[in-house]
Amino acid sequence: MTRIHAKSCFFPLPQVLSTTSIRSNNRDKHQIAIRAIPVRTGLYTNANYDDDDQLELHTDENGYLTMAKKTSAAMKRPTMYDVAKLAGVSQPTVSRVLNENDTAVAISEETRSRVLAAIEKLGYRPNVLARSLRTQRTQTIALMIADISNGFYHPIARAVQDVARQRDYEVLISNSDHLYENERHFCQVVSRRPVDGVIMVPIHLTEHEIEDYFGKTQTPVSMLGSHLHMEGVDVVYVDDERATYEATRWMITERGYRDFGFIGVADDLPPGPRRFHGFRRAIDEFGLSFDQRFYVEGDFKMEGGAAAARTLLQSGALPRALFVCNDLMAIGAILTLQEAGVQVPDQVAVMGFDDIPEARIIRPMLTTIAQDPRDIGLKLASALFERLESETPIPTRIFESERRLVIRDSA
Amino acid sequence: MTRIHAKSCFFPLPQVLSTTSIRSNNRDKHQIAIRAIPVRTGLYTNANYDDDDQLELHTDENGYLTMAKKTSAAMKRPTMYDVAKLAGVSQPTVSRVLNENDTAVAISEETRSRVLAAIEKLGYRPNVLARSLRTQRTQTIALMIADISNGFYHPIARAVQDVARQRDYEVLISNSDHLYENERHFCQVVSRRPVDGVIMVPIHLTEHEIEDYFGKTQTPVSMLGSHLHMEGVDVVYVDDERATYEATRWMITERGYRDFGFIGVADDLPPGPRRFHGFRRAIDEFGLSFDQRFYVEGDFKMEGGAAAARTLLQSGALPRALFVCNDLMAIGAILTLQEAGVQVPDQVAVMGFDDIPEARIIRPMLTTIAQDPRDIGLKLASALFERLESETPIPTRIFESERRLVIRDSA
DNA sequence: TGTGGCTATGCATACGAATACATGCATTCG
DNA sequence: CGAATGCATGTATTCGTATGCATAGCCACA
Repeated sequence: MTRIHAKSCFFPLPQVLSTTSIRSNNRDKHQIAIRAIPVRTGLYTNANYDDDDQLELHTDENGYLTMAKKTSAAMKRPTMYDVAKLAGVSQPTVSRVLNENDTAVAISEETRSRVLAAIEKLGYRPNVLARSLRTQRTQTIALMIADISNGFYHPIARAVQDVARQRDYEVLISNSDHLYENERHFCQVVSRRPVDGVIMVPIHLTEHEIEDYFGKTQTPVSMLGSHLHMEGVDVVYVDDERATYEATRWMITERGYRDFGFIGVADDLPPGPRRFHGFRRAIDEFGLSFDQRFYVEGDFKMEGGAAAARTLLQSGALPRALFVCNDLMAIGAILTLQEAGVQVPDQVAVMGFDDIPEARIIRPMLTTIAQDPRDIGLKLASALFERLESETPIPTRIFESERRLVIRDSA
Repeated sequence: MTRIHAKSCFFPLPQVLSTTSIRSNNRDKHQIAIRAIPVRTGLYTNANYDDDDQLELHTDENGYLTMAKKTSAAMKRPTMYDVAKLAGVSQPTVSRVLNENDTAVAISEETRSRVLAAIEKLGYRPNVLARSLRTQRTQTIALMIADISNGFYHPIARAVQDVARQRDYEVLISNSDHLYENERHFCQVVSRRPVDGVIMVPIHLTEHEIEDYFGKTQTPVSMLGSHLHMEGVDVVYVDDERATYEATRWMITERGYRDFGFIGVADDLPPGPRRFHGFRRAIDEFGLSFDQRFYVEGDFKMEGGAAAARTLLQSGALPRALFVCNDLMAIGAILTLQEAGVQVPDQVAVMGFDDIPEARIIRPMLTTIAQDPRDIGLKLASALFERLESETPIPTRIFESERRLVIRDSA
């Protein structure tokens, strides 16, 4: 979309031609159309013409161009300036009407109503970009979750949105799919596109990287996960080490299982090792032995759980009880075991972690450790907004969100 | 955060004091601190001072203030101007180095490398707000889905993000939860915060409203749903009327069911009535009667399906086969029926619509009509980007996405 | 040696809104 | 009745970037 100033289209008066416009081989029709008409030196119209504009050309009695008006202007969004013109006031006055909180500046009732009428008539909407550029605030927070397909994160997203909307903030949701590359991409995007705050579930990101991306710009951050501790970053965590410990204990003491397997995840997915540690602690405490063959890794997804179960099946032997470090994998594992004719929980008991909606769909219903994702989301968002709204620096805070064992039928 | 220009803090020379600053009862320490030092008329520093800035004040031999320097400046993000200063070039030159595509403007290798080094050293990142304000493009598209908890939408979101990332666009995801209010809110947000394009799954929005929000600004839009037809708006649809028709036919001819129930949704949720229509067409075509008692409404969610099933159970009689207009409700219904001791499919057969992942978790596995949400997402995004990138207007296009009957165990 | 062209860069401005500062007028106060 | 004050508004500037236009230096050509 070439833009041409009317003045640069003038032909017979070289002094108003820029070198650029002489040299350009820009030969579009409007330039030619305007060229046919002489223009007085100094005539300058503020308008820009796009390639597909229809121009209406006015000339004076001597044949000089006096006005070139767009007849087919692609309707541009009205600005405060348009509103101001229509209301017969200045642009800042419009701004003041809109931002009543402007330090005690009064606007007369009459002006206010005229401005509001003009806004209404033009359908004016403030341009958030311009406002943000000026105020250095975007009224936007960014949320990065680890897996949009995992029902665990939905209530978190909802809760964050609820809190944000209440404060008139928008939420930019992003989904990392547990991939380091996506996490980094998120940080990059967010550090270029200023947001006022960040909530995230970092899996692979290191403290150093997070500091790198957000420390410099002082962007408030709150995160889910107990593996990171950073100055000035609020953390919400669930004590999953203890949760798996207690759940494993329960399986041992209440259900009498002694022969365990574990479906975990790679070491670079922090909650996995932590949960395994709690599991292992209980096993060791009871002096049970743990057969390394029964430790298999998945990827937090249903298919990963299914693959892990296939691995176990192929190994020939099965543990009596299987602790799976999240529900999605637990479900994948159960379905695979059942397909292979293995009875759950009679032959293999399965314990999950999260309590996502699907845990109540599968038969047998999944015994699992329930987290409270809505609570997590609310805590994350509240902490962030406290930071956003606080005048004074707030010391790092750590919030624990509760979890509890939900006993159903699978273990 | 009060900002004070150094010049307005001058005390002994009234002529440089603004009326505002004389009158204001702003008595913060920095104003006072600077006031103690005389300033020559005309001295003006470009810097703004925040309340918590530490100032380093320099005076000349006569005791006049010559310089006020921030010592504790909260590190601001560097701008092109900072880069330019460091590299010893002008700001536009930096801009040109960054945007190599700038119409054939050449930059010498030496300058380029100096600029790049400065960028590296300062950790400069372009400010997307400023860029967008200038270019009128945001490199962002907005996506509104109807229910983040419904697995049907996840592949759509992923596909849209995949396409967008490939073109270096960001995606703003929003979730309407099927609520009209949220849909309108989305439109308002998006029409204030300019995005380059919009993809949405409008449920309640009317063509008139959509035209109102996006028509004026010429924002390219593509939508999922066959109930809307708008000039210049691409639509992807699944022929769900026909899909339910065929599936119902199949239940009649292949399974021999004659006595049907239907769990639908309120008339203002368009896909519902459409699906009911296809269902009804098959029923009528085979001359079967349809007992109105067996038509119950839900809300597209699992709990809605459960509630609908409870209504049916309470009514005393049950149909032999139940067509549920989406999987989430179908699953809710099956679980409720099973809880009540009803055998699925032996007493009541259940057919769903969508084929979400949960359809394979529930037992019996859900017989359903599979849509291809990834395909839908790809089509939506491709259509949008074609429009975004096209120089010339593109006529309205309508894409059909395939669906197919997936026969499992529930019907 | 002047003219024109090219290369590499600088200068000025615009995007839309918020805000520091200025001002005209009416009011108040001594 | 003049000076200070407050109200309602206008003017100028700013945010960070992209870009239209200008220009300095060089080279080629006549």
